[in-house]
Amino acid sequence: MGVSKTEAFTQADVIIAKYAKALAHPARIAILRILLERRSCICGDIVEELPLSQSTVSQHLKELKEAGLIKGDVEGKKVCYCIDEKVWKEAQQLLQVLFADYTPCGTSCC
Amino acid sequence: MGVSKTEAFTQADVIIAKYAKALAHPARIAILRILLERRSCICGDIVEELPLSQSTVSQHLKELKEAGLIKGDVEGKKVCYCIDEKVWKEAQQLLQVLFADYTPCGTSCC
DNA sequence: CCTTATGATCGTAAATTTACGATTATAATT
DNA sequence: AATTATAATCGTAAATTTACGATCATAAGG
Repeated sequence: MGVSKTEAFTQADVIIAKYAKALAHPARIAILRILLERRSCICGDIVEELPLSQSTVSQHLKELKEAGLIKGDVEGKKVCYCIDEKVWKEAQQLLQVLFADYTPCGTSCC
Repeated sequence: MGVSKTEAFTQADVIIAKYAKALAHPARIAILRILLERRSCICGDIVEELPLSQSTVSQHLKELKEAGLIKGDVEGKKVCYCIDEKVWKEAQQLLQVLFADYTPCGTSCC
């Protein structure tokens, strides 16, 4: 996105934005849902479930992996992905806290 | 981001991705935090709080507004922004449900 | 009416994203 | 060893994002 001023923001904001970015595409949400459902950790069956090419799915998987939300294990010639519990819960917590920070204002504002 | 195949995914996934995308930049997280803190609905004070130009902040505000998370009221020559309670809570709910869907798998997977 | 302040919009440059086909690397199979 | 299947990576086109200065529109104040 051209010249993101990452260094100008708090670490917390950068991290939460990173997780949000990983979730910022319907294909990646769909991938995560598949991973959530088939807890048995599938791999390239994901490609068959989605209307995207193998390379595109691979790219989305890479982004999820780079954000830390998922991890992949090589099992023979297949690769098995699953959600990384620790990171998943951290993201959940950070977002939860952010959203919970809201308290409705009185009649004075919008 | 070049040719997003929005139509190929479920409505739910598109919506959740939309909210995530709104949160996918540290500057927008920072803006939301300001709005969460000063519940009194500030406007261009945001510009002074952030290390970004007025036009850039205005652009981020526009994106948050387009996602529905915030709304802006014109008050004289100033514009007053605040969080849209209804949308905020919807986003919170959708993300919460997604994250809560996780159940740790046994020893069989990664 | 003219000036000033506020904030949106325009135009632009640079980086990034999304998507795909083609290629490559690796492991399993024959 | 040759073939096959799986998935990563490369290369590329098109769209989008981020950031900024400059400009525009509007409302308040003089």
